[in-house]
Amino acid sequence: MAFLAACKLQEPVTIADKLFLDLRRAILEGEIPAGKKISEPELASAYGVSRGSLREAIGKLENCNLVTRKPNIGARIIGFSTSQLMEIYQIREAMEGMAARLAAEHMTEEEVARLRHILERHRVEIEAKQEYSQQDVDLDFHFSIIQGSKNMRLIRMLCQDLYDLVRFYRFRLKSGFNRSEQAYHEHNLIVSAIERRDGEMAETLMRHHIRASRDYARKTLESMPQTEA
Amino acid sequence: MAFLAACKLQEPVTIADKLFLDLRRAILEGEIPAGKKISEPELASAYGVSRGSLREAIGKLENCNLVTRKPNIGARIIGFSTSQLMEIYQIREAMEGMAARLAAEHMTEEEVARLRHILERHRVEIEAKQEYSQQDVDLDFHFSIIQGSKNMRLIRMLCQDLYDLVRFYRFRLKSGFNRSEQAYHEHNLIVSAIERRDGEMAETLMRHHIRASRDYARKTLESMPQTEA
DNA sequence: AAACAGTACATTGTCGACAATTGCAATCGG
DNA sequence: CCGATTGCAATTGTCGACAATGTACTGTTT
Repeated sequence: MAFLAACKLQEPVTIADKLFLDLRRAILEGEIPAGKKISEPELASAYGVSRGSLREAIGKLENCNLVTRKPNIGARIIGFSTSQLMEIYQIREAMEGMAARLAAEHMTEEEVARLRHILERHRVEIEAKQEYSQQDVDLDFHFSIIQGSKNMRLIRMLCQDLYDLVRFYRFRLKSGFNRSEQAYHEHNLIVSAIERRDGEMAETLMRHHIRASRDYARKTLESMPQTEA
Repeated sequence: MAFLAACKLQEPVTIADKLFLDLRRAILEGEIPAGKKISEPELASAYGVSRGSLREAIGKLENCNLVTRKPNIGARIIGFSTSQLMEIYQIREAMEGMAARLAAEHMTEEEVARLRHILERHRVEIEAKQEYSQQDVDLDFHFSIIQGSKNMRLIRMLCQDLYDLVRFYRFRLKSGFNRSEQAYHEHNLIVSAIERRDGEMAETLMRHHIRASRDYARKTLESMPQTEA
């Protein structure tokens, strides 16, 4: 997944950083269940590090919005709720819409070509019905456009803060969403707009795309109500 | 300033939290100059706390985007540059536009009335030519709309992460921006749209307003080029 | 004189121990 | 039998000391 490599630019040099990446992966991939309370002594001994380093790592996880802390009480992994997911979609609609507009203005020709290539990969894997890879390709697609905006702060806010949450939810709802053909079609329109350097259209199409994803997710979640808080 | 009170809901109970708020205020109000490197032993003894607590506070400052850290090298206060400011305006355009749309849909009648009252305060202080209060009122205005969106994550991202930066820049460029009358007019249109519950129009107007502020800031900064990195 | 190497200093990262606060449980009183 | 209160255990917050890394200075070499 080329997705993650470019996100965190610096490789972890300090113990707390390595621990942070380990824990983040563990949370995103569900090894640590959602909503679980973090016991500092327990985790510290489990990973063989000091409590101080662990606390520093937890602080970084808090920035990624993957854990919440209350003073004198402790830290716990975030839970997932439908309303939270809808909130995230709304924010993505606004920010990725802007990202698409900026990408249409600022992407280099080579970057646009790479984007078109990602889309091609998407089509191939739809025909082969590779469901997991489709999700990775989807992330790569959105990630490439975000990077194409060239707005460093927008990139950081989306890739570091928000997309960890997206992956968190996506993992726990995986294979429930079978909207790939429709998504591919919408992606195709977006890339075309970017190729024409039509920022206004790219933003409109991206917002439409994310809103459609949100509506689909809401309908899917309502039809299978085994969501625990 | 009612602005800050509602932002950080919990009062600081732990030492690191108090230290964090102290340092944040010191940075935002320019007591600590922009770009300055933070010496952990120095600051720790200056505030009479341990280095551990200070490091925790610095971690929180990093989340607010007010300091940047490099491993084994240290932390420094962020610098300010025109391009960074333009990036922030772009993000605000997207997110606050969405906030205005949601506010038009979700604000209670009482909240709308309060918003109209803030606008009235704005008008009074323009006529009295109270320049500082105008900036506070402006923050209150935008903050109220953001809160009116009822999207908790959007509120957190804007009020905690982005608006610290806004205040950081605003303090250092204060009284250079004399756009109050125009801003008041635009604010007025936005409130009217919200009162009519016209989300689409509220978003359009808010985006226009922020874009106009950005253009004005850019022009002002270009005409007085004493911006040090 | 400029550049490199080595050493000494300062700063950051890491750790284990102590203090303060919270949550639970058992006991006491109604 | 139920509720409140007090005491205990566990967890978090805080601190000072040690180790590792980066930095500046000096002395030597080309």
